Amino acid sequence: MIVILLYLQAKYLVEMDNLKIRIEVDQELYSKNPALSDLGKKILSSSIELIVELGFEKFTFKKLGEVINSPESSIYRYFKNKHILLIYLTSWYWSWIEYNLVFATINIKSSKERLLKSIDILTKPMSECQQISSMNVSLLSNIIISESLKSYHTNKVDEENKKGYFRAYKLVVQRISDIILELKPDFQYPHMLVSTIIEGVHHQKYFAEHLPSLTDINKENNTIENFYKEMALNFIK
Amino acid sequence: MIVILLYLQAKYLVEMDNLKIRIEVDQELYSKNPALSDLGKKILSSSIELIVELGFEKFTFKKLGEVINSPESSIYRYFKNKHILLIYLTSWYWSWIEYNLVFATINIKSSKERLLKSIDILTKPMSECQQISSMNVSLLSNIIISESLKSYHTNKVDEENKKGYFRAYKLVVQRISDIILELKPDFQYPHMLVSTIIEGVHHQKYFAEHLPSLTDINKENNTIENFYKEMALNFIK
DNA sequence: GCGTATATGATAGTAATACTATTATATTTG
DNA sequence: CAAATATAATAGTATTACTATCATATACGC
Repeated sequence: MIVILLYLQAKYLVEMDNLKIRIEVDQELYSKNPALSDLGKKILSSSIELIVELGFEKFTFKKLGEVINSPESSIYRYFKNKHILLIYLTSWYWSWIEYNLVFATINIKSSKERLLKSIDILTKPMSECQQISSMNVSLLSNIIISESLKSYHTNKVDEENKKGYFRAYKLVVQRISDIILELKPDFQYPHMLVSTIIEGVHHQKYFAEHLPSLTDINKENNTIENFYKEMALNFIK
Repeated sequence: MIVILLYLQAKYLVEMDNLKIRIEVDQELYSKNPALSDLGKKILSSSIELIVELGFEKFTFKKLGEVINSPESSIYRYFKNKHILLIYLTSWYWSWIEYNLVFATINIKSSKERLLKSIDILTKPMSECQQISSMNVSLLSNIIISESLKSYHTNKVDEENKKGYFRAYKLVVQRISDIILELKPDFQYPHMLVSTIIEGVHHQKYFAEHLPSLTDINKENNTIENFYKEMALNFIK
């Protein structure tokens, strides 16, 4: 969900292109809103760093507590467990992407151009220095690439899906699907194409770094953007 | 790796279309070859069932031991830990798929037809009753869809990749990439296209069952096969 | 048939994980 | 200034992911 708050209490807001915005995450995803306290923000920013450093399996609330100098019990007051924290982080990320999609495409008339712009946003690396309310977006995007699959590949998917935990991701897929349908109203597979592209982008980035024989980027002038742009346009055409 | 053993000791072999075959898994992936003992086979078949039932996170060697009435220490003699067991299972699966690819395409002259046949094999569900040397292939394919990502999304990927743990998967990707290159020798992204299709197939099957708003199958006459066949042909053409 | 190797069973133990609970102290707010 | 709230400090529990040891059963070579 994207919430644009104008002239609200300054401390909860972020200056960005002169627009004051806050990314709001579904209440179900925290026991206590981490965006509203210093400790909460420290939990968010340090958990991102620590998950990147250790990988999600080796990451624990105990270790996080040591990093931020707080007992693990304090972290449990914000998040029921590390799995919910991961869903919180991915949810935040997808809302952030949705915000970027909306603002990057708002003045583009051609739906083809809007689709291409959307693929840009899905593929382009986040700038290193983007830090939106205690979230290091560049590091967070590494987590999305390496770990976000684990947020919904569990035996609780169905239950958690009912509670709306994956809404932010779905909204992004829906938004881009709508652009595709504008471009070609009788296209049969808009959601499949979009989710194939999104997951594909993550896989290809991961493969490029860890299993290069499964991809072709790094060869010649191949890029992930071009691959998925060509793929989408050839398919829809 | 596909090893075809003719007239070898009958107990290690499987009758299939009058061909005696055994799927061989890389030695690095077990401490003791589970294909060569009753206990080993029981470990394999019951672990498949238990992982499907519990999900990989909740699956433990202790629980498996209770199911097969053996102490966990006996299971540890075959597999260093459950993560290695998962890699063993996925490796076995990909070698099995490679075998199917080879035999299904061997007499097809047209490379386009061979590509389509390959996509068939990647997308078609395994028949319920296929049981190759203690492996229930249909159940195993559920594990591939839901859990196989976890075999290489860990902080040990690079190390394990060096040891060749993911070779079976890479061979499948390579084999289909070669077909694509026959079809269009200057195609820039054969590996990317194949790995996008393979991972995409798994995601779409998973979404269809758990997160249907991310896909379009179940609507009209949409099928995963047709989606990826159209996608591939439109892209390559 | 006998001794030896090998496979499995039975049992115990350990450090880490994923929590839950309780009490104390500091800070904010009304 | 009192009351509510947030955090710290500490302890405790069941489960997990192993490792180790010793006993027993079976198979195999001579």
